[in-house]
Amino acid sequence: MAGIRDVAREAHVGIGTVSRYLNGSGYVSEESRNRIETAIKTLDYQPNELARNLYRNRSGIIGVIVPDLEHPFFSKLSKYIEINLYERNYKTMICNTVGISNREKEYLKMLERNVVDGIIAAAHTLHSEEYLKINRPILAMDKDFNGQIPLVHSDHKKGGALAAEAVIKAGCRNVLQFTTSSKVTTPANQRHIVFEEICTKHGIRVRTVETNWNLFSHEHFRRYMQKEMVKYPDVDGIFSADIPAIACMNVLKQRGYKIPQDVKIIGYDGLDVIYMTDPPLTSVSQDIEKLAECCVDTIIRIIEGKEYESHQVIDVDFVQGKSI
Amino acid sequence: MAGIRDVAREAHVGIGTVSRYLNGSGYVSEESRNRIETAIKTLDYQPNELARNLYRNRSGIIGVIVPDLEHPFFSKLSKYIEINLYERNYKTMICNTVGISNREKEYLKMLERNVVDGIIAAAHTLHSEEYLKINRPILAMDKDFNGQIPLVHSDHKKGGALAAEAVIKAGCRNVLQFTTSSKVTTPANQRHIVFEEICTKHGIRVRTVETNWNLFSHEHFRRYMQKEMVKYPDVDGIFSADIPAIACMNVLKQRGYKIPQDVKIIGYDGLDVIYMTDPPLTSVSQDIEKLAECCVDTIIRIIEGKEYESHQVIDVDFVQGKSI
DNA sequence: TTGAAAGCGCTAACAA
DNA sequence: TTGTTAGCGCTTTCAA
Repeated sequence: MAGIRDVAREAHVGIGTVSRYLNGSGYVSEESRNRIETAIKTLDYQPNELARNLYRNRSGIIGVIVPDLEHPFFSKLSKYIEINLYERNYKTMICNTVGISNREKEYLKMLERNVVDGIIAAAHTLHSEEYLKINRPILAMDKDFNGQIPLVHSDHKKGGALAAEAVIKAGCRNVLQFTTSSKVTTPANQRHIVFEEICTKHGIRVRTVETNWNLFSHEHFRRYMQKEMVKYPDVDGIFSADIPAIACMNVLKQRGYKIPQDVKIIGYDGLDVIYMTDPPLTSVSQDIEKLAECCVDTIIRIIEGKEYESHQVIDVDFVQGKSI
Repeated sequence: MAGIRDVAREAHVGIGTVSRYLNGSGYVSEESRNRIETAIKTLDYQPNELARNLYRNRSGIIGVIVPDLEHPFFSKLSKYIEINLYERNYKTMICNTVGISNREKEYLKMLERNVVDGIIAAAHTLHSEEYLKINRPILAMDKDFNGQIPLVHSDHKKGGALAAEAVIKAGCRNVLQFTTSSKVTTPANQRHIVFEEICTKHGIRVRTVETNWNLFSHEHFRRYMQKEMVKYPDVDGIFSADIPAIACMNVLKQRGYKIPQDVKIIGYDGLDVIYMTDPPLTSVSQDIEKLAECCVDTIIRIIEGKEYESHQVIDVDFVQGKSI
């Protein structure tokens, strides 16, 4: 591995000059410039980022913490975060917490150890305090730290309202919604609060099944729905995230229900899979690309000391399928 | 940010002693040990990995290059690669090439710049030479560099044979298979060669549609299939990767075909989505978890200078759905 | 068992 | 316009 001093020797200049050339800082004569260029080519020199990082005290890497990269929501989010970070000259380090709070904790520690310059946290099995005691760039997606950590999320209130509207229009009288644990203070739960509120106002009976989903495999959801749906043979409407909604649809169809004639289903997230089912799933779609862009822009602002919005809400959209 | 010299001062010992304590290298007296421990706690000291990396000339990061993180195959692969790397004390840097060879090239350069210690390359839009001229740890998934770069892939020959067997058993006479561009030298194409070979031997007509898929959205596949399937109204069997197979299934159903009565479909990959369709898709399943484990184990062996297998093949499995 | 010192490869300040 | 030098924060000799 050729180093900067090899280049300097080869080009018959000082290392300072090479460094200045490399970084475009300060003067380098035409003469030196040419000699350095040829030296770099002949030696196939590549600057060692490890050394640069130490001096600059930054790694140029952003950590992205997600619960499960296999879940289509998070894989799409990660994809667009990576694309946006790349365009801004940052690299992406990924962490799947897979429900293990200790992994989340260890990745937070990467911040203090200068492995990453900032973290976009979209997984939250860990206690809030662990986040709050770290005084470095962190951005939270879909988790409210009482305003103490900048927050980005979809307009889940509108999302809940859109779902309620669809259920009302479809004439449902007796609906079931599946929520994640209400113990977690995520803005994502607001959709279910708003949904219930509006439905109830319209005389629709809403029952809520609170779940504790750490696993995201279809198999898991399917088994869960198989057990759960026998308890509610009389429902005529379902509201839930896309993946469990699809599991639910399949279980219902297996049990002889017609969708949407007997039971209407509305999903949430607007993932690609909603087009693959029969009937295609109607869903409230989150704008994942925009969420990613917003997360990236904000974390970089924080890192670079620019001003930023501490609470940003991204619009959601209604995607008409045929399940409601 | 407290540094090692702060700890040394606080504990009234030399920097060397603190370092020895931190790394468990060399002697540290009980006395010093205790003083250092309290000093670390009071100062909340965290070693700066940037400095360690420079000295050790390693980053502890492995780059993972995939074409599209949003594709369920690659998101699942990435997930398990990250999990395996984490267990081996490595971190994961992700790159989506999204079909842009320049991105792939830039990530390769990270290797030479010491940003990453090794690369697991599962995307191959870039020219082979770019890979071959880099003399650092690289592992290829599903791309044959003439044996010059260690290779991991599924047993695609067996996969093709399993698919052929299913098609024969089901009594198809006239099948269509969708392949990726045959210009790319990926072992994954072997399944189609074997499939055609066996089918032909059994008197089944096989037509092959060569595609150039860089995009992976369902929408894209659906439009593609809509255009393509009108050309082959007489086929009674389809063999293709899961995602296009599902798009195909939906297009066929829309055009009034019954699956599997009129047309039988067999997918490839065994992704979670095969359980979400109606009928559930029969598929040849790749063992993604094992692929990930194998990739991780091998790249680490290469990095650490241990011996390794330069060509590893992972078994595939037949998953019976109801589409054939 | 320890502390002082050299150096990992680079950047930037400084004197020339 | 340039080369020399002093760090960046750590690890590891090496002499005490």
